[in-house]
Amino acid sequence: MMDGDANRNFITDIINGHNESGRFDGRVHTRFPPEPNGYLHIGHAKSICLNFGLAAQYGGLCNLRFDDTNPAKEEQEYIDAITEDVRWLGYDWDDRLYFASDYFDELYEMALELVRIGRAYVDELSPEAIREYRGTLTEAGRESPYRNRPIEENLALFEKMRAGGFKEGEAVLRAKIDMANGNINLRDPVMYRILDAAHPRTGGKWKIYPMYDFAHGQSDSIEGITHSICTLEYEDHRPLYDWYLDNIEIFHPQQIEFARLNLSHTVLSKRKLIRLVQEGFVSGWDDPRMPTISGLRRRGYTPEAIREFCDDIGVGKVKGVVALHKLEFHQRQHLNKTADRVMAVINPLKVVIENYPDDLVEQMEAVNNPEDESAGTRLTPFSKVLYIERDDFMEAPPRKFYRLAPGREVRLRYAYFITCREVIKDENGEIIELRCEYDPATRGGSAPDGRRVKSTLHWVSARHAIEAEARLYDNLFTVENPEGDRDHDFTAFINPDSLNVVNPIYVEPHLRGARPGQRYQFERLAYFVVDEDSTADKQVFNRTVTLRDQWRKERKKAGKPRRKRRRKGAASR
RNA sequence: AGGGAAGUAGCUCAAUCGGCAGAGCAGGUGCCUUUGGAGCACAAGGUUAAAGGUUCGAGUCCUUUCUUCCCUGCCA
Repeated sequence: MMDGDANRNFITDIINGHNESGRFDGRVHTRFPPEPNGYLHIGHAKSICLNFGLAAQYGGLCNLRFDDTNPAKEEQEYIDAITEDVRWLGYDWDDRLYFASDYFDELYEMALELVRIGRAYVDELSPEAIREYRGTLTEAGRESPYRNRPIEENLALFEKMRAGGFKEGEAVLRAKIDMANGNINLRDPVMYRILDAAHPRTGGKWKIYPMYDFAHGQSDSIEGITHSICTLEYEDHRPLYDWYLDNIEIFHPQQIEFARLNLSHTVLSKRKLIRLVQEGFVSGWDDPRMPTISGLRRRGYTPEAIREFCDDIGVGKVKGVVALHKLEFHQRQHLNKTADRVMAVINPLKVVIENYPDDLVEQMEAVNNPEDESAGTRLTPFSKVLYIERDDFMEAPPRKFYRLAPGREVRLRYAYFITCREVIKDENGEIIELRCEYDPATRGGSAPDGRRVKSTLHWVSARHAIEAEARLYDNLFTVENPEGDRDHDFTAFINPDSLNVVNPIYVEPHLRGARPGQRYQFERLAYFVVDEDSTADKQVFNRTVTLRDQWRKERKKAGKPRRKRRRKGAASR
């Protein structure tokens, strides 16, 4: 992953160019600049990995800076959550935690300087009038009648703004650039506006607050940022970013724009995520179905997998949609190497081993993680009455169904070969129990005579199993692009089966005492994480991601989709 | 009187100075297996948005066209 060319992209090309020309003396210093007005999501992870990754790649630094210039929207709660999320993703900013609000004094001085040199003025046009004067995409704007007042008057008025002499909306400070410019950001952009709101950090000290454009570049400059990486929608802002820095005459970082992440089967805009929470489609920002960092964390996703994903999707200027499959792929890849295996039955079918002694209990040795020898082994109890997965038995098996069927022999993992002798049904014809026969010579799972079986089933001992709750999560949306339909709101595509609670499921006793956050593979089913809702009496397991399921594909190919009835509460998918 | 940007395999990205268009994922086929997982092998997938030009040679340079996206907050 770290070998030379792997991390090459258009941004490293730019950085390499700077290093050759000596523009930043070989320095690389980036920053991740969230606004504390919401929770971080997987799209932010891309930016975090990019900024911190680039710094690491070049032996540079990356700051965490909160862009807190709009107290009307920002809260301490978000600052805390964002800080936690970035740290959880595995990144460290040492002592370089900054806030744009740290620079309010300096920013004010810079604004004053622009007023003094005649490049900024106080405008008393109403917000509506300013909009009207700005012109349109195809027509030039007109100059404000206040545009050419004397410098001394602007100085006095700006002071009056600072001192609270104006109400919200009565006056703004504007840069004097070009009302006819094709780039609307250059038509005398607002630098400062009056906001009557308490700031989480500066309290009531300020009545005026800098706009993003006036704060961001200068904050970058103050921190010595060399490469200010942002998303594509800021391309039109770069000329303004440059204008402020050039006219204030301070250190000039390079703004670089990349395409933000779009993920299939989900939404990533803050506005839409808020609606999912507020309208009750999910339980909160950390609902395991949410694409937020906190949601992914609770779902069982690992920082390593998210970082690998970000590394894999790369960075460019082309807007595209990344398949959710890709995130899942990386998650399986990481959990496959690290998660302990355990046996759990989600949709139980009772199996009685007729020729097994009634009271005998044998402890079977099971491998915790075949990918990691150091994970060791455990003992798991075997007895006469077991549960297997209902899906692992078919009375009339189709071709390529290798699992248990009448008269067929299969292996119970780490235990014995068993053969199904009898199928017991209730009055409705529903299968309620299987009577089987085991071969004592096959203890541990292999036959001395060398005979083989085509499949291996997971199981739990009915007497010893712990009852737990499973929350089976699936995509929140049923379509790739929930926002792509003109006639329907994105909420119309919410997957009604995105959460399927199964209670109880049966897990092997080894799981007793597993703590929230611990991850396991339920063999042949999926990866699960212990949820924070777990109690001493009942553990809750969130399904992170299923295992790939070849049999499901076979079924699909055979054109025999499973019936709705059987799906309910079923283990697969 | 509009400005800015992007088009390479289904998806995400490569392709050095202009020199045989590649990889990962997905999908396909097969092998193997005490997870039908993991793993392995193989095949397939392309008029590089289009047209024209320069050149021995163009994804790359030039011209034109087409398509898509962003921009008219006192949000970021």
